[in-house]
Amino acid sequence: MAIVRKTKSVHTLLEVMKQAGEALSVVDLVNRLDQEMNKTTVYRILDRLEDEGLLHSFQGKDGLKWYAQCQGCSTEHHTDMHPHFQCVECGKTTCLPLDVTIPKVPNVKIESASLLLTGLCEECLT
Amino acid sequence: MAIVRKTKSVHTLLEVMKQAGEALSVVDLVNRLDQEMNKTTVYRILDRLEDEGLLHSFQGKDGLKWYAQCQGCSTEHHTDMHPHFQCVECGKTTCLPLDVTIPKVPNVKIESASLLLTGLCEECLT
DNA sequence: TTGTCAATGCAACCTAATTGCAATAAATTT
DNA sequence: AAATTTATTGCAATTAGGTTGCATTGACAA
Repeated sequence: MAIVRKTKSVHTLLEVMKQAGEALSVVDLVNRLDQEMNKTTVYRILDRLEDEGLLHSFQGKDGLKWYAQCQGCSTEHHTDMHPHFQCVECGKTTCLPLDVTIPKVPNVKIESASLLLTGLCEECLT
Repeated sequence: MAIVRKTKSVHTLLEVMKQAGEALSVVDLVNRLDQEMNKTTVYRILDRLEDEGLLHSFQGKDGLKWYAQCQGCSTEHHTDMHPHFQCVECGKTTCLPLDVTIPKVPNVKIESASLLLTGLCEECLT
């Protein structure tokens, strides 16, 4: 595998993810990092960090790609089996610290599962 | 609600879905129907048929929007709570006739859930 | 068969994402 | 420390999925 350098850009991007504390869409990230780096760079760093196992991605209901920081992921094993929740009102998207029960499907080999829950978050509910 | 006419185009599109017997991406549908109708029409008919409850849609792992025919759906209630399976090798995508256990999440109101399983289908496994 | 309104085609547009290539910066070697 | 290698970045251009405005067509009802 190619070497992945911890460049200044990588550090900046990870810092933004950490500050956010929740999942961010690529579009959001590109906007937030507009002053710091090119949009192409954002896409490429996200790719690399996912390969490395520092981030995981999933498709939002909006069709955008979302990224969140991994807890127990590695290059070999992505624990992206936890569900994500996306608020239809404010767009807030978070990882849910729950285990997904993957249904048994005959004759196929399941490699990954992604469960996206959508609805109203705590703030938008009131 | 607006009247939805069962036009020739609608009939053609539904026929293609039926022939396929599995989920189709919008891109695939647009290609298959290239001779019969405009791509805008495909998008609009899919929208309407989903409103009507004849089709349901979900996001593929590839970021594309996929459609499949509904079994027990209606305008009010979409039983899109069943999982979908997408083969990473050949792209074949199907509805799985299983119930998804939606995890309980405190303080939020879940409105929908989509579970996408990816892996190798029966043909690609061998 | 005529009038109304939904449905369609088409071109233009919007936006997410990717690519090619030159320039830069980080790591390695000498 | 200078030179060399190679990953990384910026930028412009491009691809691709999806949408919109508007004129035209087609389905249906009076």
